[in-house]
Amino acid sequence: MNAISDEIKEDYNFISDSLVDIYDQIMRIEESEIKKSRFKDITAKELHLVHTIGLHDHKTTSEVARILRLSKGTLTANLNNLERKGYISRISNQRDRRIINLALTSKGRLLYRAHYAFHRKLVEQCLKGFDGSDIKKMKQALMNVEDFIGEVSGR
Amino acid sequence: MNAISDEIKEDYNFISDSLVDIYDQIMRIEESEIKKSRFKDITAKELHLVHTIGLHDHKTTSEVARILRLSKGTLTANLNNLERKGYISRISNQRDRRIINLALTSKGRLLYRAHYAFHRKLVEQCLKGFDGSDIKKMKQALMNVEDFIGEVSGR
DNA sequence: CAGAATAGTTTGATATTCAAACTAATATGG
DNA sequence: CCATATTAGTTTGAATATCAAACTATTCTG
Repeated sequence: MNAISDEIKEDYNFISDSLVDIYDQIMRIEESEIKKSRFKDITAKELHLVHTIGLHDHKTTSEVARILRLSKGTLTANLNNLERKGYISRISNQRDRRIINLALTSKGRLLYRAHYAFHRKLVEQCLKGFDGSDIKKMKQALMNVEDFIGEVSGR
Repeated sequence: MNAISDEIKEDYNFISDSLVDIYDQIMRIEESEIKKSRFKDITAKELHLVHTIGLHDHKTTSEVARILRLSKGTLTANLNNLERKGYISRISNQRDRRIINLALTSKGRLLYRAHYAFHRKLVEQCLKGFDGSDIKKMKQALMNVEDFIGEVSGR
């Protein structure tokens, strides 16, 4: 193995180590930042659930459970909490009365946007000083990861 | 706002959205991949703990609790589980007998390496087709994120 | 229309987490 | 050297989260 591939190997190790640790810290910071705001009663998991419910999708309970890989019972419990705290509302579906569609309340939408703004700030910091072609590379890297995830988890 | 910065804005949105979703999927895949191997009794959280304990560091219980931001009681419970399953061992410190140093058993080290190999595969897939300067950019982006995390969490 | 299938909730058991009390050992300072 | 404070880790009890299975209500299907 020559000097160049040794260097690449080291870079790979650096990137791999870095990734392993960063995510957990980001989750923690998301939660602590959100607790500094007016949304003190929200955990990282709930933030994630609010993000999944989304601004305007009106997804069903089952859809959200599938996306987050939670059992239906667990999701019901989580939704009860978020509803009690005033972040979401359940909308019963008139065309199929078995179905409950989920929506964010105005408070929930504020939380969603605050969370999104945090992520945008993170991305902006991450790509500070990058030009257009650098950013394309980053996109490519993320799409590669998505492909990898798709392959491993059987699409 | 002109066309170029609109495009950058879109790229930022893409990257931001992508990041929000990818991590959770990676955690899930890590766990499901590890469950396909001989290490069927390991959860993603335990994988994370094994990674933190590390191959040769012999960290103390308190150090690990601080790194993972777990209470000491929670960590004791987690360590009991991993010890029972044969992945870690507690080494009582002769110089200060209050201290317990943590080590992976040989089974634990095998798990560590399997997990690390998965991450390396992920990074290799992610950087497929990238040259040396692209990889430098990726490192820079990750260091920027680490800086951001440092700033927000007060170093 | 009867039975199968689906959406969501409830239930009961198990697991996770935390903070506080506790035990044992070491450090401190008078 | 001793009394006290501090530190490391465990135990305990309460709160919370999670799951699978049973259940209810509704819709689909043959």
